[in-house]
Amino acid sequence: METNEFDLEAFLPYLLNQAAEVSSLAFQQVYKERYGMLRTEWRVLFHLGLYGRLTASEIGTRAKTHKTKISRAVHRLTDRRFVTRARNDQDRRVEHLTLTPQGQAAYADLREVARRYEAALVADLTEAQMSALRAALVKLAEAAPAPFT
Amino acid sequence: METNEFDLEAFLPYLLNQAAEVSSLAFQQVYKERYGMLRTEWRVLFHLGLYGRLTASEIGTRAKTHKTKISRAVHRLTDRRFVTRARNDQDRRVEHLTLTPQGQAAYADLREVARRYEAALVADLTEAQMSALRAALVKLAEAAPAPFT
DNA sequence: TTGTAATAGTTGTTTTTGTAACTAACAAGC
DNA sequence: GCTTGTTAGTTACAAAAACAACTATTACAA
Repeated sequence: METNEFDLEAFLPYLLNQAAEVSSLAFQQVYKERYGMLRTEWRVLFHLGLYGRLTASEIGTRAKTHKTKISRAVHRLTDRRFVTRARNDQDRRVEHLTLTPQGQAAYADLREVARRYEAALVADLTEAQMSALRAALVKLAEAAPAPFT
Repeated sequence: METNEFDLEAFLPYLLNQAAEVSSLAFQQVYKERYGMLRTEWRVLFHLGLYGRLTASEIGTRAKTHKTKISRAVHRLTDRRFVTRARNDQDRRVEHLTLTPQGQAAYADLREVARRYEAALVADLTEAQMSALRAALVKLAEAAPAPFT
């Protein structure tokens, strides 16, 4: 069956998805079990932890995530007192989001877990492989998806 | 806010997910619009195209996909006459799946699209970067997720 | 000032997924 | 033979995601 066909098992989007799924799994379990968070909630949390104060749409832009996903994540995070919202008086459409002390604590905790997790993940990659990998991923993530026919 | 904290924007699972999503998008559109397929259906199709005849669980193992997802994808593919099922007489629990001529045609078409798509995707990566990337992804995808505390 | 468009965010509905429980067929030990 | 366990695959129900339509507010131009 396999002549010298194009090798779909090495197809980049496929490999990327596999690697992404496998390498997210164990960490996902941590924020799920420890704080009952979903992926988007963790992303909102870490963006707020990193940047301090953002609006929902700023997070959406940075994390390339749709606004409805962000909206619902923020809802759950405020319900659980990880995040507080504050209306902007200059522009009352806008809400500024910040972490509560509890949110800060969760962020600090998960950041450390992430640090250790990543170290374990890349344990059998060389330094050179790692930096090549990162560079390539950044490039791929930023490239506008090629138009097609 | 950012001292010399661990940089979560460069967190490997995050980068992998972003790269995977962005780099799947345009191709996804092709199999969706052209054949009404979802991602798992496309994966089943390409595994059958590549290996000729497989059972649902063989595909599940190779593609690291849960059997319910495979089951539903196979259903839709048979409904649309891309795939046929045949019971194994030695073990009647098992069903062998193969592509219909229509499935073969879709496979051949999409494989060519994939080939060109990937070429466009990696256009600004060097050969060395590409092979390093592939190697790293394979390693990550195969590594059992590290246990955690 | 008022009408049109744009932006921030939410809500409702439909698809898809995840999880668990299920049926059917086989295997192996007693 | 029968019980117990395992494997292949399906189905049912709950959780999450995608998509579209919506409110509220602001911008801006006729």
